[in-house]
Formats: sequence, C-alpha cells, structure tokens
Amino acid sequence: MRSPNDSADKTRKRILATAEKLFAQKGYNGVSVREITQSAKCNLAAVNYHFGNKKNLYFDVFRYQLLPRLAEIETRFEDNLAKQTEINLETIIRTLTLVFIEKHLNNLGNESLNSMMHREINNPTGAVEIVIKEGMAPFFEVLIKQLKPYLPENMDEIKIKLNIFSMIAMSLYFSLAQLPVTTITGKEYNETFINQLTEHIVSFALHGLYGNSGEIC
Amino acid sequence: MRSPNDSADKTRKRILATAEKLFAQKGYNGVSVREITQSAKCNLAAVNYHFGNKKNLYFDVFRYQLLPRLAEIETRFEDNLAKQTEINLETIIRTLTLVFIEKHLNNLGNESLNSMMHREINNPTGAVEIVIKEGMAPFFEVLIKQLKPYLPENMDEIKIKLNIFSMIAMSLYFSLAQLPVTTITGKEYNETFINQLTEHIVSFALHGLYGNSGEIC
DNA sequence: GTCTATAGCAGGATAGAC
DNA sequence: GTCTATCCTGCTATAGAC
Repeated sequence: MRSPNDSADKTRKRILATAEKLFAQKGYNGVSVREITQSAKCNLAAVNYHFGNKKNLYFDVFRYQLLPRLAEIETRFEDNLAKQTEINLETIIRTLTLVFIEKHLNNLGNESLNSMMHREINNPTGAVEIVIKEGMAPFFEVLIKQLKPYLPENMDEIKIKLNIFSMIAMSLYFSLAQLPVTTITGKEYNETFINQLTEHIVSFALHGLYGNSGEIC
Repeated sequence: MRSPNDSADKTRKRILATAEKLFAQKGYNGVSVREITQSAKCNLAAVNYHFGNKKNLYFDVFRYQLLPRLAEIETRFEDNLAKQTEINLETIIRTLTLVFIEKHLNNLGNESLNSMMHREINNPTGAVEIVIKEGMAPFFEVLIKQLKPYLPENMDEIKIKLNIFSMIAMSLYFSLAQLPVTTITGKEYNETFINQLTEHIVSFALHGLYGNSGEIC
C-alpha cells in the first residue's frame, strides 16, 4: 500500500536526482527548469511546487544529494580500510585514492559530487559551504585520526591538512581533467591507465607526504 | 595620429579584455552580451559586429587572450629559471610553482586563465583544446627538457608527464580552492600562508617526484 | 564603425482548473 | 499534488539610420 505522500515524494526525489545529474553536467546557468522537469518526466510547475524556485532546488541538491554522497565516500573509505590485512601509510593513501578514483570504473555517483564542488569552487553561491562544513570537515577529522599514528610526531595539524589537500588535489585533477591528460600523454582512460594513475598518485603522495616531514631520505 | 582602424581595434580589444574577466568570473552562461558591452562601455551590437556572435567571442578570448597568457607564463618560467644561481630539481620545481602561485600576490591575470581552464574542464566546449594543444603541449616539452637531466634515467616520458600534472594539480587546487582550504585550515590567504603553501607544494613535489623514480629512500 | 530599435525566442514563475 | 495556460522579463541577433 502507498501512503498518500508516496507519489509526491517520488516526484520530489526524481527531480532531485535529475537536477543533480544535469547541474553537474552543465552548471546552474546551463540548465533550465524546463529541461529538468522534462528529463524527470514531471510537470514544469513541480519544481516550484516542491522547491519554491530554481535556486532552492540547487541548494537542496547539495543538502540532500551531495552531502549524503560525501558521507558514503567517508564510510566506504573506513570500510575498505578495515578490510586491509595490514594498515600502514601506504594502505591508507591507497584506500583514500581508490575511493576518489573508483567512479571511473563503476558509476557510484561521485562524479557529480566532484564536478559540482569543482564548479562551486569557481563561483561560490553559498551552496558549497554546506558541503565543506558538514561533509569535508568531519572527513578530514577521520583522515587525520587515521594518518597521525603513522606520521612523524613533529608534523603539526596544518601540515597534515595540507598533505591531505594535496592528495585530494591530485585525485580530483586526474579524475576531472581527462581531456588535457589524454591529449598530452596520448593515453585513453582505460583500466590499465587508470591503474597506472592510481599507482602514480599513491607513490607520489607517499613520498611527498613522508619526505615532507623533514626526515630527509 | 590615429590610423583609421585604431578606434575599432580599441573597442575590439576592450571587449576581449572585459569578456575574459567576466567569463572567468561567471562562466559562459552566467554572462550576457549586454553585461559585456556595458562593462566594456560600448554598444550592444559591437559584439556581433566584431565577433559575429557570443560563442565566437568566447572562442576568441581563448585564442587571443588566454593563449598569449600561457605563453607569458612559459616565458616567465624560463626567465626566472635562468636567473637562478644554481639549477637543480628543487629550483626548477620552486620556479614552476611560483609562476603558478604568484597571481595571488600581484595581479598578472593568470587567474582568468586558470579559472577558465578549470571551467572548461567541467564542460568542454571545444575552446580548451586550442589552449591544450597550442599552449600546454609546448610548455610540457620545455618542462620535460628542463627536468630530464635531473631525473633518474629509468623514468619514462609518461611518468614524467604524470609528475608534472601532479605538480600543476596541487598549484591549481591551492590557488582556486581557497574556500575549502581556508575553512578547514582556518588560515587566510595572506603572504605568510601563501609562502607556507608554496614551500609545502615544493617539498611535497620534490619528494613525490624523486621518490617516485623507484629510488627508495 | 557605431548606434537605436526591435524582432523573435527562451527563461522563471504563477494562477487557477482539476 | 498535478497540470495547462500564460505573464513577463531578459536574452541573442539583426535591420537599418547615421
């Protein structure tokens, strides 16, 4: 049996999911409400009914779609790390890199999270701040807690954070900037190359991070 | 004395410069031709007269504004490197990082190059390809030539390229993603912090790059 | 080459029937 | 809650005077 709100809820969710996909692909100004409602197979007025206006729909995509997605990534990172037979700096970095990179092998939806954060970084509308404060910040806490035992004691929190940002920067760049990478290396993003990229990031980050501590090789 | 085309040329250039700034800030769909012409203090019809249509203006911004800007960066990199008393891996990396980071200290206009490349990476319109092929590719050749003597012989070209991309990824991220970095570290982008960032990138890259060669510490 | 005026269209939003 | 019809604004692009 369906509750009275079932259908409404479904329309609402369909709009959110469709909007996420389209906003990620084309940006806020690149998508019209008409396109969203047509793609979500509902009426034009539905967006205004459920979300008030277009801007609010955009914000709700961050709140109800992207924030949970970031939480999923965090969970997946912790789960995958727990599965490792041995935990050390390398396995932590590899696990982190894999959760950021894996969207290219299976469609887990990280793509829109990365893409929309990437867009927002260029012209913030206020929507990212939700994700940064409620999503990224706690993720950083988890990462710092995991990394700290394996890092030199003299590395302060700011330095650890800069190191984490650097790893994320590489993963994001190689995920999003496929066009320049493919054009300049001549390599397509197939499984072999993605593995090579992952190993590169892990190795670069591992040495970068450890060397960075002041303990010169 | 002014040549007959002087005024037209000036209008054209004013439009190009204004369009670069606005497209970088708000993206293609975020800016109207009206806004550009008003900001460039010329008539609405001037864009169509000089560039045919809006899309073509956007392409010409890449061709005539961004491409020369990338060439400038390349020149500045080579000039600054030539000024070093000693050239080694560290000085090359530091010089490269500085040319990418320095836009935050003085306004050299790199900002719009980074910003627009960043935007295009998300939804390519065909305009980036010009910059990649005619700007980035030759820059990579220069970088490879400079780096090669200081790298282990067993590092192939693909690996060198991935290493260069990783350095660029970090510089771009710390330049563009100021909001998350500031929110999470609690540090404002003042001169002290920018210096810390630069040193972090140089150190991370130096160890990442060298460690990456297989010569384990 | 520069400008005004305007055609022609697409966008967000809403009113009101069902 | 859903839909159609419609308002109104703002956009690109062009025609044609100067």
